Amino acid sequence: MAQYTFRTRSSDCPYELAIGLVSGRWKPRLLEVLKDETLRYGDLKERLKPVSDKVLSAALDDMTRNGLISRTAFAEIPPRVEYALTPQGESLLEALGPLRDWARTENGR
Amino acid sequence: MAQYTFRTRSSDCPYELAIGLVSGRWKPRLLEVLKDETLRYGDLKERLKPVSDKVLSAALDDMTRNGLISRTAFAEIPPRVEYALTPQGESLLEALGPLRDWARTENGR
DNA sequence: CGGCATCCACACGGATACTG
DNA sequence: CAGTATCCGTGTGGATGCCG
Repeated sequence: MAQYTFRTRSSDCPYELAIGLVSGRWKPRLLEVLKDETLRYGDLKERLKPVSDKVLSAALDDMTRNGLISRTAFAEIPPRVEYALTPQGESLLEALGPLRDWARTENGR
Repeated sequence: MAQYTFRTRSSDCPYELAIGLVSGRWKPRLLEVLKDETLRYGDLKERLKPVSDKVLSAALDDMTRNGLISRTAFAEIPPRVEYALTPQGESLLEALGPLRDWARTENGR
């Protein structure tokens, strides 16, 4: 567990702190695809393809520990695990909106 | 020059792209301290202390190449170089506002 | 199905020393 | 003053293989 921590010491700078939470190749996308849907591990892997298991599970782990994502495991066979945004994850995604818009207008996409 | 590039491929995801521009130990702070002031290299180093020359100049280099910061060198002795936010840097800082606020309220600082 | 273990490459931050 | 050159430690993404 806890393989990855923040690169930044997420010191006393709020910018750094928030950016640290979504710094990573797949984290912003994870927030996005989970916006309106609860998804299973396999679904996530499918939508973020090509992502490796290690990196995906590490990102999910980080974000779950950081309270952005909820993880629900069902004791069934075959196993089923569902991921969803927490309220904090949702509000973070919203706070990311202006940044996305900035990128779109400034970089023409 | 150009020692560092983005970790992320800043692919086609606007979030990744914008986040990549400010991912780095000192980049958010650089935007912040340059918000209302034009500052010299030594001033920046002083305000971001403790930052090493290599890392600071690399960050300045990145952000200058990315059009967030302007660099003006004066042909004097001793040398003088001034850094300031470009309009794009200013608008990016504004777009970062909600993220900073989110961090403050969610993480209680 | 939903991971974790292992190994690898390299991007990044930092300390120190030096220069135009 | 404003950097560059060098070396180093570690964080992070990725490929592959295995397991409950």
